[in-house]
Amino acid sequence: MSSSKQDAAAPLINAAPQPKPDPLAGTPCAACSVRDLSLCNVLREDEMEILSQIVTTVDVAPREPIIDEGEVAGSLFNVTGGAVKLYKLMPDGRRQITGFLFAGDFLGIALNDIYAYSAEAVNQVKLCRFPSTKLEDLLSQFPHMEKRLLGMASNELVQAQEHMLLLGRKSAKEKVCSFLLSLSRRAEKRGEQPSPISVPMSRADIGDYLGLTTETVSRTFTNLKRDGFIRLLEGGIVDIPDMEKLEELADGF
Amino acid sequence: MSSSKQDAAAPLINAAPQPKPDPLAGTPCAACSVRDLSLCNVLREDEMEILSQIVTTVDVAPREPIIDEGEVAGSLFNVTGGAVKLYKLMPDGRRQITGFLFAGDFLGIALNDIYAYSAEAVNQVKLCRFPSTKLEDLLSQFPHMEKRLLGMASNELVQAQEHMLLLGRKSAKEKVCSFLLSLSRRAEKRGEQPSPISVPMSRADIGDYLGLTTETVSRTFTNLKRDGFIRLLEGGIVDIPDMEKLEELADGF
DNA sequence: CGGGATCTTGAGGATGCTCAACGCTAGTGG
DNA sequence: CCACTAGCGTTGAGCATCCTCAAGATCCCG
Repeated sequence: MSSSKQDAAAPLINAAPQPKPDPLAGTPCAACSVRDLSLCNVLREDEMEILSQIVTTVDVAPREPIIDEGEVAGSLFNVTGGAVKLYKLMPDGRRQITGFLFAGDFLGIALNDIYAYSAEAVNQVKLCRFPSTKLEDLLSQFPHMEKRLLGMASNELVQAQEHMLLLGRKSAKEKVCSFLLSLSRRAEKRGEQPSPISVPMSRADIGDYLGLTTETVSRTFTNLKRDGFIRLLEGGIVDIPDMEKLEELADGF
Repeated sequence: MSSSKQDAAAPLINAAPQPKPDPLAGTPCAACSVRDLSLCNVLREDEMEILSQIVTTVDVAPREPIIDEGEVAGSLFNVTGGAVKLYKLMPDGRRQITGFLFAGDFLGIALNDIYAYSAEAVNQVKLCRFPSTKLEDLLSQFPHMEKRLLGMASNELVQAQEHMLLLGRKSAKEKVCSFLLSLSRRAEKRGEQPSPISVPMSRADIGDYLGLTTETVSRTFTNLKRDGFIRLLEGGIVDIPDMEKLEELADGF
């Protein structure tokens, strides 16, 4: 039997699971699986209701653009599924991927209302989209949401600094190990297992993230596999038998 | 007549430059030269007065530490003079400088109340210091200050991404040219000239910022000088005869 | 089953690093 | 007043890491 509205003659056995009508019913937020990871986790239910009024969900196919550097920043997004890559391009086509986003991550920080980077779907991606003008109104209403946003930005900044250390000072092997570790740790934060992890992005993407070529990434994976530090399974799944060993390799021991 | 309360017998000659007693008098904010660059520029005068109650000024000698990675984050700082370097260390001593700060820049973003990086004075530095607990109280009172902080964090994030592109994808020559350009642009924002710029940091610091060795930095400077793209003057002053040419070099043309 | 994209592997080479020496400047103490 | 030293910058020679170019293997989707 369903929990839908029923006439008074309904058998008592149905009475128990009958809370007040969910104000989020019909909005995408009702079934949101990453609410506790994202911007929204500081909101009370009545605040969620207001937020849910302005949100729309978007599906993006692999390799499709989400935002483009230089574009007017009209939207902010929360990733609710799939993987997104952020990148900057040089005039001659050289590319630096500045980050990968997964479920719960936030997207769309802009400067002077212009996006400072581009974003593209790695695999099938689900986003929830906030029009930036309307979200700003909300931020003024909910100061704790603004604090939350500042916290998320600070977190991104710390990650960025960690990545600069990687780009400027680590060897290819250390870079790849650090990359796998960060994927593992983030998967764990999302409630997944730390060890057989999904690596949905291509070797070329990994290279552009780590400041390496695809060939070097491929060779490094091969070496790590040969030495028993990782196992490459079907479908871009990587198994890490000894996490501590990988941590050592990531720091050059 | 001035708007200040004065008794009628006061000599007229004194009337003109006599505003109401400056509430900031005696506080370091009164003479602050970077107020329009910094966090405070969104505050009204009465709000400044409250802020000035919690601020203290600090002088730091060259090479002295300001904050240490891993330390409990008790303070936030605004740089009002001199240059500061932010850096992260690896266990074996490899260092990545993640940014240089100048007058007007903000320092002290932390994660879970732990500093995620270290900061050290490059030359003689002047800071104004806010105890973080007290500043947080203020942020709750002044939402526009919180917005301003978010804007500054966003700005840092954009700079960080630009630097990742540099570290991951640029050649030594492109890196050094980009570095000089960014110093020039930031000097201009501070109201200084864009061309003969002060470069107060050592070759080693520049190397750790650009992901190069001191030798490579030195060689690259020598080459740029030989080819007439820069001139090295006394006291770490660098002259850029042709800014557009340097911009081209920074992007690899 | 075919064909394009991705991944892997190899050979050779260039960029930037390591190690080393030397010059310059400033601070120190005899 | 000047030798001495420490720190910084510069220059050189040789080398390692990673890149480039190229070809073959594998995968995936139509």
